[in-house]
Amino acid sequence: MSTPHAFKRLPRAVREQQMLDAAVKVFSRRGFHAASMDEIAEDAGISKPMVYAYLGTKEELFVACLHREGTRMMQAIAGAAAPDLPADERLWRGLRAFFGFVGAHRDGWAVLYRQARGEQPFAGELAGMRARLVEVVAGMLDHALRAEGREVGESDLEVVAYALVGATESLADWLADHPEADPEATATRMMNVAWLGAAQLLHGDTWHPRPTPP
Amino acid sequence: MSTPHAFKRLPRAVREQQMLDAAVKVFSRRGFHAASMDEIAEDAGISKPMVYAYLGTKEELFVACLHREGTRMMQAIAGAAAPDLPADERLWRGLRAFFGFVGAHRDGWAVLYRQARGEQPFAGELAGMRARLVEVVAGMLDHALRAEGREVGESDLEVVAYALVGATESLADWLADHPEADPEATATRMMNVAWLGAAQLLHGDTWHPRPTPP
DNA sequence: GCGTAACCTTACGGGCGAGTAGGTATGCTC
DNA sequence: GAGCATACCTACTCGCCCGTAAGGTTACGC
Repeated sequence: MSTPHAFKRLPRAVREQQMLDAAVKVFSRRGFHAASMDEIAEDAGISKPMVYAYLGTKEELFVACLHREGTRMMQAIAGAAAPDLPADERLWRGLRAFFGFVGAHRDGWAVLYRQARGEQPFAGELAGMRARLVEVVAGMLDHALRAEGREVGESDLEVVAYALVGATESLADWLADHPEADPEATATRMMNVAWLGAAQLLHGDTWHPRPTPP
Repeated sequence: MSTPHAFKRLPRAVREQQMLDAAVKVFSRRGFHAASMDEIAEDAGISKPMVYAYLGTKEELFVACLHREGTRMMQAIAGAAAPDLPADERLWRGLRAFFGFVGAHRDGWAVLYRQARGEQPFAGELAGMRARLVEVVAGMLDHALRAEGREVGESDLEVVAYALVGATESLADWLADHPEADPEATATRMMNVAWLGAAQLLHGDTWHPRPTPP
């Protein structure tokens, strides 16, 4: 025959990464259910049974994607925001790393943020990662607060941290859909909103509703 | 026969609402693909062909859910935030209405926010609603800015508005998972973050990164 | 050179669920 | 109380796609 197989044989570790790359790409575009294992295999340049042999069922494959992308993201953030820096600097570096990651791994982000959300088995997995992130942010706020001699209820802190994380994720999502946008600039904007808002809170300023007649 | 049919015959308009109720409930728990038309029909106390007769295919049914819940939400917000109020009061009433809606329609919110996000045909639909909301918030910010004699680039404004909407949605999502939480209190917290942060921005304060050696 | 193990394929089973065909009951109108 | 439209059902078809069985091919040790 002329061309028995144009494809080279590759070691397992390499193939696995190729498969995960393809899976992330397809899952991000189609979502978990609409994605077909055939399409993922084809996109990886391999046939379907190999995917099952290496990464297991569709669900396990999705979880593997979730883990890889989640770990990458967490490491990018943790590596940038050293714990011994002042609070604003720490926040800033964390944000920059985060937006940098999203800008560079747009479909990885889409899998994490858009696809894993609604589907029952994965939502919990994701919520865990999210919770760790919120915890870290809340810890930063708490640290800054104590340094100023103030103290805030734990649940209050958590909710504010939640809002900040949500705002950040939302901007990240916007970034993922706007390839022309600059991650660095987006991070700066987020930092403005977050830090100025937080600074006010740190000083004890509070907005409260004026009583209105129904 | 003893009990030929325990179910009453009902006019179309009523059944349609029951079906939509059931659909929202099932879609919110399972997601679009994992939800089965049989389950929706059963939950609505009706048989499958009726759903097809009244609301069309699965996709059309989902869009109908999206429209009903989206319209309800938008109306709740628009009805509360009259345009002739001062900016902070307007924002406050809008937020209160929004969190009230989410608290009262938790699974409607889940369909909008968690399920419609990733699936290709619906993401656009949702993005439109979102964009309208961002537009309104950006308009409010702009209005307040001009009143203080300041002016900000349109894209800057939009991004800040995006962050605020994202933070709000994120807190709403938190609320949807915490039945014990109080919508009103959550709205107040969000208002604190948003308004204090915004007030700083209005006064022209800006955070900017200090140059750091790599 | 020859076995063995890892890599890789084509080709199929089987289930689940979207959508439909065709028929039955109920109420409303005159 | 006949006619007709609308509400409603049981029971099916059919395609898609997950997951696998069984076999072919390349590298590598000895």
